Amino acid sequence: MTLEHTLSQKTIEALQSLYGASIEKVSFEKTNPDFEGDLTLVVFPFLKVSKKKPEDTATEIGNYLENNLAEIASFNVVKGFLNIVIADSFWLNYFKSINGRSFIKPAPENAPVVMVEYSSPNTNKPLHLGHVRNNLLGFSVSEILKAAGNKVIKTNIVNDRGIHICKSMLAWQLFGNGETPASSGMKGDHLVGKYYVEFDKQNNIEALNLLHTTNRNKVNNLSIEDSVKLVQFELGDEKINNMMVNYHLSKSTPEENKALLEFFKNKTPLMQNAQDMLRKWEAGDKDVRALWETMNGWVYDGFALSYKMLGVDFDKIYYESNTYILGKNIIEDGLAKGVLKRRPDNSVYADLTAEGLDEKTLLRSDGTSVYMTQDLGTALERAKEVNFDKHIYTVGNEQDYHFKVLFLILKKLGYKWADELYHLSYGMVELPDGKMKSREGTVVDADELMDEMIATAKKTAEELGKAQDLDEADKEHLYKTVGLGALKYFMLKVDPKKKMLFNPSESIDFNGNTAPFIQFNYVRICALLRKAKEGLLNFEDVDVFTHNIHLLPKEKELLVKLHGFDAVLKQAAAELNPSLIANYVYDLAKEYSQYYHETNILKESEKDLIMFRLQLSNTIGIAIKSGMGLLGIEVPERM
RNA sequence: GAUUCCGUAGCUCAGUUGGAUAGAGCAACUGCCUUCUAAGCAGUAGGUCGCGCGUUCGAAUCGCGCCGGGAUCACCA
Repeated sequence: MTLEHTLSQKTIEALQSLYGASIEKVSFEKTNPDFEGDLTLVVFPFLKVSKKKPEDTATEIGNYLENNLAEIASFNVVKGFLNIVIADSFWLNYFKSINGRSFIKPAPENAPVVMVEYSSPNTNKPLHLGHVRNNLLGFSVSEILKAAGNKVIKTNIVNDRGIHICKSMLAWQLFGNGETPASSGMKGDHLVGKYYVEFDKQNNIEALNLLHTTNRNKVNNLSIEDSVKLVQFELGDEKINNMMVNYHLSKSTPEENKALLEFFKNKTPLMQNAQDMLRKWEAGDKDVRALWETMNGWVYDGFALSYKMLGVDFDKIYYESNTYILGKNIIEDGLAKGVLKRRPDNSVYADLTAEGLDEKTLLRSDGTSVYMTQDLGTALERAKEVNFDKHIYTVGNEQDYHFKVLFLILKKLGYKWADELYHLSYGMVELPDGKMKSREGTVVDADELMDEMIATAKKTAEELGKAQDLDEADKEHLYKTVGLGALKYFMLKVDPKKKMLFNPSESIDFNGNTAPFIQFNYVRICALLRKAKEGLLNFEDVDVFTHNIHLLPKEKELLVKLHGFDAVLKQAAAELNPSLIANYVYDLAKEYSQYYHETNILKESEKDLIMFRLQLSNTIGIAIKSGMGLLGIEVPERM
C-alpha cells in the first residue's frame, strides 16, 4: 500500500465520517515547493458536501487525518489547500526498506508475455537517425516492460525483399564492377546503400530522357486537342497526358514537371529491368536468388555492427521473404465470414466505411497480396506461435492509419487477441529543413552519428582533463559510454509521440539535461564510496537506524524522489514512454548534485550521519543506474 | 478537401486524469576549484502557454471556432 493510497483511503473515511458523504476517489498531489508540506489535498471539490468555507473544510479534514494516521507530522491550510507534512520517521522507514537494494525486481514466472516489434529495417540501405529513434525506443520500452513485471520477446521483421531491394541489386550488377565490402573496405549496408542511390540517379537520367523524347515530334505538329488524344492513347492517363502537352508547349508548372518525372521514372528501361528482376526473384530464379543472398548477407553484417554499437538486440527475427506469402488463407476465412468482399474484377477488400475508414484492398485483381495482407498473416502466425498477452508494434506515426485498419480487420475477423495489439506510434525525426529523405541524401547516417558522438566525447574528456588515470582500453570504453549515452538520452528524453528536431550543425550537448551529467553524478557517488572504503568506512554493514536521524530538507526531497521510482516505472510501462524515466533520473541526479554541493558527507563529524549519507548516496547510485539501464544507457564508475 | 497529431522562454523540451506565483537545459550575463571529481554549484535576465469565445470557485490543461505546421487518405511498402 503506497502512502498516497493510504492517505486517499483515510480521506474518503474522513469525508464519510465528517459530512456523511461517499466519495469514490480522492487524489493527492505533490505540494508546491513554496509552501510547507509534502502532499496536498485540494478541498474545493468537497465544499458541496461539507457546506463550509474552504479553510474550515480543509482544517477539519486535516485534523481527522492527523489524528488517524501516524505518518502525518502536521498540516497547514492555505485557502482551499490542505498541505500535509509527512513525518521523518515515515521516510526513514521507507529508506530502510530500500537501502542498498535494487529498484528493479525480476518478472515473476507467470508474468504476462509481451511481444515488442521494433527496428524493422529495409535491406537496401544503412540505418539512419529515424531508425535510431525506433531502435532506442523499442529497446527501452522492452526494458521498462520487463522491469514492470512482464516477459518480453523482442522481435524484428526485416524487410528483405521487394522492388527496392532489386534496385540495389540491379545497380550493383550494372555499375558495381564486382565491388564487395572486402574489396572496398565499406561496411556492407553502406555499400548496398550506395547502389540504391546510384539506381535512383541513373533512373532519373533515363526518366528525363524519356520525358524529353516522348511524343515530341508528334505533339509539335498537331493541334492541342489532337495531341491530347494521341498522348492519351499512348500513355493511358489523361492527367499525365495533359501535363505532357503543356510540357511540350513550355506551359507546364514546376509541380507538373515533377509529376511527369515521377511518372516516367516508372517507365524507364532500368525500372522495367528491376521489376523483371523482382519477378525472377519471386519465381525463384537461381542467379537472382544467389545475388540476393550475397548482398543481403553484406547488409546483415553491417547491421550487426550497428545494432551492437547501439546496444540493442532481438529474441526473434522474422524475414519478409518468408512472411509475404502469409495472409492469403485469412482472405478465404474473411470471405466466408462475410467480413471481406470480392469485387467483380476478383480483387478482395474490407469495407470499413461504417467505422469511418475507407475500403481497403487486401488482394489485387491478379491475386497477389499487398502489405496489409502480409501484416495480417504475420500477426496471425505470431499469435499461433507465441501465446502473447500483448503485442506492440514500434512504428512511426506515418503508419497510424495502416495499423488502425490492421487491428480493425483482425478484430472483425473475430480474433480475441486483436484487442491486445498496440501501435507504439512515434514522431518523425526532422532536420531543420524538414523530413529526412534517403533517396535525396538528406539523411543523418546512424553509424556516422555514433562515431561522431564518441569522437566528441573523447575530445571533451581530453579538454577537461578527465579519465587520465585510465588505461587505453578503459578510456575507449568510457568515450563510447558517454558519447552513445548522450545520443540515447537525447533521443529518449522527448515524448515518443512528438516529432523531434535534430540539428546536425549543433552537436548534442554534454552539459545540463543530458546523459553525461547523470553519468557524472553516478561517478561522483562511486568516487565517494571508494574513498569511504579506503578510509575503512564499511557503511554497508552498519545499521544507522538505531540512531535518531534528523533529515535535512534535501535528504527528505531525495527520499521523496526515490519513493516515486515505482510509480514512474509503472506509468512509463503503461504509457510505453521512456521519456518519463529519463526526466525522472535527471531530476534525481540534479537533486543529488545539489545535495552533494551543500552537504558534507565524509567530512561530517558524527559518524552515524556519515554512514547514513553514504548509504543514501549508494542507494541513489543504484536508482540512477537502474533508471539509465531502462533507457539502455550504461553508467561508468570513473570519468 | 477529409481524418489525425501538434503549437509553452531566442533554441531544444518538461508540465496536459483542471488547482496555488507555468518549470528545466542550451545560448547570454555574474560569482564559486588550497575543502568528498567544476561534464558541477549558486545567481541575473528571458513567457499575452498560437488567437478568440465558452464551461468552472479555478484553464497551458476541458469544449467550440479561427490561424499556423506535420502526417495520412494507393490493387506502394
